[in-house]
Amino acid sequence: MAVTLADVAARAHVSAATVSRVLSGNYPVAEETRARVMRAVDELDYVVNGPASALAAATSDLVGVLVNDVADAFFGIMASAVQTELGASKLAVVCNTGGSPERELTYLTLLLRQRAAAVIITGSAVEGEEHMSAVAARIRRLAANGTRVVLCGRPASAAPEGTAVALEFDNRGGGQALTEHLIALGHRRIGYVAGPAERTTTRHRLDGHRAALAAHGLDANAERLTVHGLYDRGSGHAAALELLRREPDLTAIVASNDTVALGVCAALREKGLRIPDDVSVAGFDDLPFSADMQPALTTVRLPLQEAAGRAARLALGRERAPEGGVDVVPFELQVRGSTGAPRG
Amino acid sequence: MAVTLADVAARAHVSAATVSRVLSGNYPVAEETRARVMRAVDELDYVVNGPASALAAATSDLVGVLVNDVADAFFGIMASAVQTELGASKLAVVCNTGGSPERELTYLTLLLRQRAAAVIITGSAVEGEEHMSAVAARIRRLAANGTRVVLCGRPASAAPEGTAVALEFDNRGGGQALTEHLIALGHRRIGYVAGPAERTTTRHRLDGHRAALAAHGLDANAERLTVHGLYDRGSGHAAALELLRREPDLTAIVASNDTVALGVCAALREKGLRIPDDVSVAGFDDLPFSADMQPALTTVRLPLQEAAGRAARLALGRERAPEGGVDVVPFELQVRGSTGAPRG
DNA sequence: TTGTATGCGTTATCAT
DNA sequence: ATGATAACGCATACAA
Repeated sequence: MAVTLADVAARAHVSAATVSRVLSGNYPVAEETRARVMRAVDELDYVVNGPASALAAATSDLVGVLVNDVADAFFGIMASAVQTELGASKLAVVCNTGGSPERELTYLTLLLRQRAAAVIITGSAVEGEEHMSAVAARIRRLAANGTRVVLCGRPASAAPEGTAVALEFDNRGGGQALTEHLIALGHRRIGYVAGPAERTTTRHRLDGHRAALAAHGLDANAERLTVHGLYDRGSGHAAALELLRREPDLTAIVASNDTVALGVCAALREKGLRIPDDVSVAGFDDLPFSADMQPALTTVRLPLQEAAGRAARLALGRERAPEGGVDVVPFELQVRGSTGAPRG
Repeated sequence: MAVTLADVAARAHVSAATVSRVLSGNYPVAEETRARVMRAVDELDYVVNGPASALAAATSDLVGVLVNDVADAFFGIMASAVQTELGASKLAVVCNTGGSPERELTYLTLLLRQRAAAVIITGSAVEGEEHMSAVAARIRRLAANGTRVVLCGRPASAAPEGTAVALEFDNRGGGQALTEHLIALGHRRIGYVAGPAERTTTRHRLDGHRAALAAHGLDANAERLTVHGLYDRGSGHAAALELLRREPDLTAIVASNDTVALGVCAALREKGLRIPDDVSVAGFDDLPFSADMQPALTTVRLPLQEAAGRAARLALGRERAPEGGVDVVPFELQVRGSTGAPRG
């Protein structure tokens, strides 16, 4: 990498400062001069030195995006939306944390080191005093450093007051609506496949489920009819079998998300049970594949793409933050073929 | 961002150079001194300035990953594998190109500007003289700059000789094996839903299909039984309808990838056709959802995760490049329920 | 509108 | 083993 600002300046017979001004475009430069500079840039095929520029300006054009795993559609869709919104002005640094607070800290530090322009943290938080405060401390540090921090799908409480903007998902509301739907269909023995115990998303969705049950006096067996597992297909499969063991007369199973529901459906089919004739199944998120399942999956739609796109705009400062720095993204119940009235 | 190397140095009563040596760890430092420095680093909660470091050392710890779209499982899986392999030593900059050469160029330039340590380009290339040479030129520039370039799923011919390492997918072989499988089952009227016409992946898969047909003297109607479209569900849906219109007696449809196959299946079901009783369907890639389809999809498995992981290791220089800089990743035919003997 | 000069925080070279 | 000190390439305050 040889050609620098100085080379371009020499070729255009101007000072390096002028070239810098032309390229950043945020300073008046005579049209004729600008043209000469641009020509020199073209002729030399000059490309700015990002690190040097970042050092001098004390800001970079990197935006960190923390996700559990980009290969998971839930996060992949958000990462994609962020990337699209950033366009060619900023680069998205995608970090797979696997949901681990330690790795979140590691990446947050790495992004701090890069002087990232912004950081978007997606997905639920792990509920643990030490973890939460450690992550909060890093967020405070980032914010103090001028890095915009946006939470997408994580409670605002995960960041110190005033250090971040949060777009929360209404997991509780969605969970409640879903179970209300099943109860309205006539279901009374409803199994629940929850996610990992210590995560906010898990708790909120479960809370909503329980609230619906309680509202109809159906919460007596709630504990027994709840099985925890990971947010993946395998866990859904195993949990469904466990639920059927505990309660063979189950008429419905609510999964903590669509991927888990996929495993639940597979397990039911293996057991020779028909959906929804024998057992109704519901998921959460409304990922693309859910509508293509046979039968199509009843679920709670979260506008992941829209929310992430907005998170990106907030991160870029292109959109004003909501009142109080928090906004709740609405959900939408998607009733499809996987749920129906219980047999009998 | 206040605390710098100098601050740490002052606190540890050493020079900045020593602190730098301790932190990079690639230079002998007295144990006692190292301890003192580390303590100062801890006490001040010092974090290196990435841009400054990159400027001075002329290298960054950024690795660019070009994908069509991270939200697409095919690419999401690869991006995830790369990210995982990079660990905490490097950051993955994920760029959605949408398959557009222009955007590839844009991102390549951005990565050049960042002095990225490496760039991994995934997915097929657009076959067009201007585009190809423009991208090749950027790759040459990156390579000349010390950036390692690795192609994953793109022909080695997309980069100038010696500038990149390539892990190619055996799209032709896979396509051929798939159609051979259908022919062996007894199918004679096989429709093909191809991807966008000008892409290498599209052409290679189609070539394989045609080769199998030709080997059995079935290529007379090949042209008429081929419909091109995008690599998405909607295109598969539309293409299936079009194929049925052209040839109502079709007994099998091969889709250019699993996502397209999903659309094909949906269209067939809407037409009241059973899979595989009335029409067999096959896909390509073996994405996670394929095994969960009803019936499960016969497809060609590509080891996306493994290939991408290896691409990352090559990008980091942790693995030796294959002979000639090119290696072909093997495929594996996955025969499942969506294909069977034709009716009658 | 343009040029000059200085600083940004590290790394690496050269002494010691 | 450690310390000065000169790059690294750009941005910006200040001058002109």
